[in-house]
Amino acid sequence: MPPDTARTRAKLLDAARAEFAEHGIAGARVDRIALRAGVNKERIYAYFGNKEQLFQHVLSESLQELTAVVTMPSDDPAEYVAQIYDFYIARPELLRLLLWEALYYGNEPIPDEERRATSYAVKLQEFAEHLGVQPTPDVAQLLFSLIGVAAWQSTMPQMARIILGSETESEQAQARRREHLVEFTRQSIASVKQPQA
Amino acid sequence: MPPDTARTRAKLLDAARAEFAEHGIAGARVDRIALRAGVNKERIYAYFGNKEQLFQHVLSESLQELTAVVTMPSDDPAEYVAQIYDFYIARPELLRLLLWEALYYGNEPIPDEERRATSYAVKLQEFAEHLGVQPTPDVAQLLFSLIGVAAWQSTMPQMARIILGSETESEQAQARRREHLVEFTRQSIASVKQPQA
DNA sequence: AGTCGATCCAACCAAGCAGTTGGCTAGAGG
DNA sequence: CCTCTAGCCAACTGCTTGGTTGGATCGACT
Repeated sequence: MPPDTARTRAKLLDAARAEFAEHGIAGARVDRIALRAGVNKERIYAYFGNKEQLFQHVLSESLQELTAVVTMPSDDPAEYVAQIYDFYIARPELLRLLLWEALYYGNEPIPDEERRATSYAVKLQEFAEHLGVQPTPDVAQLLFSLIGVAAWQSTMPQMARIILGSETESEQAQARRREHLVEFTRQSIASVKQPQA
Repeated sequence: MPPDTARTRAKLLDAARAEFAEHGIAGARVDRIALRAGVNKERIYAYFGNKEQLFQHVLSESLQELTAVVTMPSDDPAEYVAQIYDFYIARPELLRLLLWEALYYGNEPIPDEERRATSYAVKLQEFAEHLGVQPTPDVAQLLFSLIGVAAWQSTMPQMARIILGSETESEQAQARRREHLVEFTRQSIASVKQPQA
């Protein structure tokens, strides 16, 4: 694979990520991706097969990035949740890709489900360890719910704007919300750590 | 407006709701909506203007339904959250419509934002009352987060399936998850009710 | 220099799409 | 019985779309 090939591929993937994040699978336009990338669209079919497969490539690339960036920090699961929050605020495209995927596939299994399962299993394991408990279904549900809380604001910007007030974007408001989130997380973690204390 | 008209309109709205929930705004096909409704597609343009306006009609109709069905029950905010959970499990189309809308409009204001604002304001007021506190921004954020937790499982079915295990659909698992949610909610509400007790 | 394979692209294609039009039908009012 | 109007539809239109194709370009190897 000559050097140019890798470059062209990367340009296409970048353009595709932006396009898919913005418009979803159905709304994305192959022509627009090629245009943004400055590459002929035939290359897309040569490298990735078709539009849907291109989406898969984009998503799996983005998920790797997420896994790499958002790590489980030392001893504070609440900080982990806050990191997820930060990440999705900073890079909403990634969450959007996941949402488009969720809506597109619904309850049908997604391609490459196994690999994602192991990736999440690792996170769960880490999470449980830092909590000092076994990775039981209850812990899994807790983690899942916390991810939801962290992502919800970026998932539903309209609702957030309306309920939380329109100054959602101010740094100060953002910071206060982050703090609330950390507090919220600590509180809910307590229930698993000491079930009836 | 002769009786037939109302009937035709209703049939179109029903068909459109199903189609939009499944495929979103970009993915929905006007022909398919007309076919499902058993009505000529020209009627859509006569009654609703165009595809996007039809989507607005569908959404606002569905939101009214949500507001009517999910009410604030006597004295137990946790039960309210659980009701939201139940509702979205039972009728995922509605959440899907909201998600498509969120993705479609992103940070741009949505049509008819004011009306929705007042509707949410009422809910917040009720929520604060039942908590016995003032509707401060902190309470708003709490409500918002709790809605997120309640909706997250239906928002991300792939992730739920993977993290929570594939037997997501069994009634027993569903019930246990509902219970967890109630517990989770009680726990997090405590922090607002007695800030440092 | 000449051949070969890979990268790339402009132009093309058929299908699918949102939106329109012209006319048919039936019931109300005269 | 005739006319007018509102509801409805089959057929059409013009554009956009995902996907393909034939050939041009170029570096590597002989």
